[in-house]
Amino acid sequence: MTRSPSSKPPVIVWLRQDLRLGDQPALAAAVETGHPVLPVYVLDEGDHALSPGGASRWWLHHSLAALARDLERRGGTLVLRRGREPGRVIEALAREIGAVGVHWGRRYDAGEVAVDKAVKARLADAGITAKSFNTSLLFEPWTTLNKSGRPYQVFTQFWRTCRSGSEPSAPLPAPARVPAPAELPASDRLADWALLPTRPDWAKDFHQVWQPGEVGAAAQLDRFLDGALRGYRAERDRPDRDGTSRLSPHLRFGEISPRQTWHALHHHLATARQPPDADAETFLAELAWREFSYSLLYYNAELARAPLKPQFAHFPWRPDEAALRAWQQGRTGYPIVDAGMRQLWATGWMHNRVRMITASFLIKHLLQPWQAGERWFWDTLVDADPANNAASWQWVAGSGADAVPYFRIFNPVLQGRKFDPNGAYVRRWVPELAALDGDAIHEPWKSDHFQSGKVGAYPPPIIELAAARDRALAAFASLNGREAAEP
DNA sequence: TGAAATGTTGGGGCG
DNA sequence: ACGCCCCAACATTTC
Repeated sequence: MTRSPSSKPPVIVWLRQDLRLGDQPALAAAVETGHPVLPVYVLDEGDHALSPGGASRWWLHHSLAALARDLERRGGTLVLRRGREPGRVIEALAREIGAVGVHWGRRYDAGEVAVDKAVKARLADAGITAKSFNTSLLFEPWTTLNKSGRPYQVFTQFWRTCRSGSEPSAPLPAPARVPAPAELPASDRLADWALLPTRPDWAKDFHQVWQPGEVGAAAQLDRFLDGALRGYRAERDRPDRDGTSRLSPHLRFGEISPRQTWHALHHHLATARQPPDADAETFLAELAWREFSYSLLYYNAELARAPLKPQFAHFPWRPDEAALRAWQQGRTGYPIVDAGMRQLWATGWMHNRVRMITASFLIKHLLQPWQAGERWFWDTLVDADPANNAASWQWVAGSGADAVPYFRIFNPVLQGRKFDPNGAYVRRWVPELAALDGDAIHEPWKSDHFQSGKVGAYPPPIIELAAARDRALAAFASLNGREAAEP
């Protein structure tokens, strides 16, 4: 085996949302060619809706740092470039180094699909072969259509069809070596991208919770399979416990593939001589919701902006900057809501049950447009995903596919009692209320401590629940009949 | 992957 | 002993 740098022209692997070496078809195919391989990440400096939010930029920094280290161990080098049009940057780089080909993992937002298509065409004109791969999904959107050839609007039907097809193929191993070209092109320094917050450093505690990168992702998957998987179906709804997989940011950045996750789960069950049970099925369904969201994104270019149900264009929202800010800052006076919003700010993540409660509260009790919540989550979640985030907000609003019925309004007091029965979750994130116990913690305004000011500066409820519920029902009822009336 | 309003039932207190 | 009423507890309907 020769280890001397090859003088053959290189293949560029353009990494975007698949920052890993294992089960990376674009990379594996590049190594397979026998040419040197140049992995490249291009920071998108364009000003558009999919620019990563603050929390995602924190994650991206550490994920890229980890990827660069992992590549170096295999003889490879990650090249960093930036520009307002990443596709153009790749084209220029390909010409600069005389690349024979460019590989990338496919994306599914309509704008991104168009960009990739144009890049492929221009590269072809320049005599460079561009190849795209599925690096992110179990089932690509065009493979799961109903009998009339249209995308599913109902999750259970979508999922049934996915499962009736062939199983996802086995994940690819990481290449033992990623042979670098003899001459490396110039690269930006990651630190110069200023992806990390400085003043104030709101991400200072993120490292206590997260280990971005492929190694951290694999470790988290193992921890989940050995731990929270058992009992997942019930425990995943308990924000006071560690009952979820916490894989979402790793999947978001492609540090682990859904295919690796799928197969690791089945391998785990087989090793334990255990048939897939309700816990495993529930977890697989969560992976499937991600697939469903990507299908919705692919077929609905405006998923993050416009309601899928057109009558929602007439919804009587009551935009209110003060209400939105109180929600963002975790100062609504409803403990489970405020705990969630503060967990989000402190860790870049929020428990899924609490995401539903906080989103329902913003949309239904405060009548703020769901897009405002979508944007806040986009900026603050380390797992902010173009498909999941948009689809989930529309799901809660009732304007999306397979959405909740308009009358399903979470009562934050009852949800708190049911899913945080001892108040441990609230106590952790809303320390002002730590002195209150059990049931009282979810209705602090009724407590003597509250009346006497012992709970510090915790605010009174921003809105009265019963009145807000009636107002929401009236607002949603005003849409009835709209659909038929649409031209 | 709701909650509230309304309806039904049955045990027990009490005259 | 009997019927009336109250009201949990549970079920059903409605939003």
